[in-house]
Amino acid sequence: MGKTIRDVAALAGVSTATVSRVLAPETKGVTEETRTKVLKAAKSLGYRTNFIARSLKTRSTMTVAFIVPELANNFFMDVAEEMGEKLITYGYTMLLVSSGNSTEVEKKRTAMLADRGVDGMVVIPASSRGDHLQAVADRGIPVILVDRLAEGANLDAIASDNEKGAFELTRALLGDGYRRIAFVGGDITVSTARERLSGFARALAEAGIVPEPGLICLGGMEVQDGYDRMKTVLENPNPPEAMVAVNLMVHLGMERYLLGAGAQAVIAGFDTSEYTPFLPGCRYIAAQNAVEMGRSACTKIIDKINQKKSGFFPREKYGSRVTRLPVTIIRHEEETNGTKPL
Amino acid sequence: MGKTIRDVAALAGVSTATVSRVLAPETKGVTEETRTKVLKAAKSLGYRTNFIARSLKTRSTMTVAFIVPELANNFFMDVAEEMGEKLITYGYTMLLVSSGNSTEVEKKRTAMLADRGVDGMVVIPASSRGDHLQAVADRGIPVILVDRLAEGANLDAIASDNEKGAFELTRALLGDGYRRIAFVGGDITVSTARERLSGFARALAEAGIVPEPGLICLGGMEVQDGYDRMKTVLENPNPPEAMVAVNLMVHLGMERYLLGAGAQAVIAGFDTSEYTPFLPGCRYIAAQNAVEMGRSACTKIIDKINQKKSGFFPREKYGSRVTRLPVTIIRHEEETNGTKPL
DNA sequence: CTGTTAGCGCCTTCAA
DNA sequence: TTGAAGGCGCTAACAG
Repeated sequence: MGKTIRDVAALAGVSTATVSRVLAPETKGVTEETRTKVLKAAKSLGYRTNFIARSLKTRSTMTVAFIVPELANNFFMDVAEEMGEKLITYGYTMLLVSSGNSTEVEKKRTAMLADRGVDGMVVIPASSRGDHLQAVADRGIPVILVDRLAEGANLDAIASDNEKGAFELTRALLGDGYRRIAFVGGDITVSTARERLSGFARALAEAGIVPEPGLICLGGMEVQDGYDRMKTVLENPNPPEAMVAVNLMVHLGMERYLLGAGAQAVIAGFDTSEYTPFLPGCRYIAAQNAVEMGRSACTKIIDKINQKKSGFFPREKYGSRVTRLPVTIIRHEEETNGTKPL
Repeated sequence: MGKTIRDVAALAGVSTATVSRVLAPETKGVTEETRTKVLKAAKSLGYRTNFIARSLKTRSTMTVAFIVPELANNFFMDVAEEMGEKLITYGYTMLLVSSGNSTEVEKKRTAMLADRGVDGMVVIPASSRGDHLQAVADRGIPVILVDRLAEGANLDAIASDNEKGAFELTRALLGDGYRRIAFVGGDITVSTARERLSGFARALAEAGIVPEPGLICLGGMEVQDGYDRMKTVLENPNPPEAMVAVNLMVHLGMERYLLGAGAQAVIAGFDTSEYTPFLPGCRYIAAQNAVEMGRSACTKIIDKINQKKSGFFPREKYGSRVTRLPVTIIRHEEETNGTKPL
């Protein structure tokens, strides 16, 4: 079937070792003459190096897996696109895998990815449960968390400053004169939801406002959840003047409900996208920096992989470091007033 | 480091061959007794089979690559999510890779994926150029096209009935009384763009309308392109009464421009998403069936892989078959009138 | 600088 | 049913 290194060696009149040296990622210790000779032979045969065989020997597949809760999520995909691009520059290929928002699935996929020999894993956990991720790390595979944190795992992480984002969002609404503000959506098993709720509460506290229990409408992170929560909120005999949505999906669901009900609301939410300008209720957005997140996830995992390959093992026990990325608060009008066309 | 089959064999007191038999995807020719003995030994050692080694021997990695033009595209990701899910049920893992809308990148990535030994490839081509895909197929790797077709490649494909979709969309607008209809956006090197333009033209012709050259505003498939085209269209001294957008990205860009300009328009476009209900100009949508596309892409590539593995080679020369999936025309109101909440 | 020689971990005839 | 033995294609000492 495919040509092997032996075929090339035979044609070039050298040993397989020499061919291997020439074809290695960094050629060295080979005469320019034999180098070109080998290269010519390889080309004329249409030789392609077999990465499976190489991996078996080198114990490195030059791949990094990125596990996300779902694919149809613009924020995650923006992170992925950037990370994949950057990984390539290091010679790595990114494997993008979905956990379908299930920790069980996540456990299976990560284990299988480990079996397949990925050099490292970057994961956005489906929930805060992270023992299975620690298990992967215990197999000697570098793992880092992105966007969300997880418990039971002593892993480095990169996440937005969610607490501050929600705090600023809420403060902005307070600044506009709204006092009765609701917090809508949020799966309490997901760290971002907890952090955002916490920032929300802090802003209210700072303003001397005691949050009404009826205005904390937790539950879910998906479009359907936002839709359902919104319904509940509006059925409240004394509805809020404004609300903070836990994330873009919930925000979308809320707006969908409002659209169908012909109602209006003032909403502050997370994440921009091409279509947030069209959301009628959207007043403020806390924009996360997906590109920066992808970028730093890449460098961090590459670092870990390199230090593992070079046999350097820091005493893993002094805790995990989480890097916080700043978020930017945007007024909705700024997105659409023509001063910022696209 | 990791335990090997030898460790298990030693502990279980059998040969490596026996262990291999037990651990193979389908165990057979092994006593139930030795089977459990081996399994117990494997478990107690925390043995994990090394897929790299297995692949080198079996010449199968049990992976299928899915190459898409971009990740941040809901339609593509919906297809991906379904396909990935279904592939798992066959024991395959999907590798999702972006070509960044570049045929050059696509060429590199597909070649590299082939080197990495994927068992098959499903690709949404970045453009109509497909020789590099044929090259991959010529290496003996099953390749199929999805959503878009490509030239220079004799590959099976699965795509929506774009011509008919655009035809119906245009007819719907005509039915509403609009006569001067524009076609906006469309990279002519992309098959879907050509097919949709063709359906558009057919509908006009059938209505006895000669399309004005100024109303065919081709160019690009991205948000920015839609934005720019819309600007051009509105600067026309005699602007159209309605328009057909080549795809959702362009549609979005058009609406963004309208929003900034404070203008209105009647638009028919492709693809639904959670946010199409919020697009003010949106009148009709031709909805593609992403789930069905992912599903059939999966079965088709699995078929090809299986027939390759079983050594069955049909005379590849009798052309490629393209399967057309029907699209559904939806009136915008139906999405938001409350009868169809979510 | 180049060649020889062992495997990496697993599968798979071929015998027993 | 089980074991022995020989690779899959490549890399990495170790010699020369």
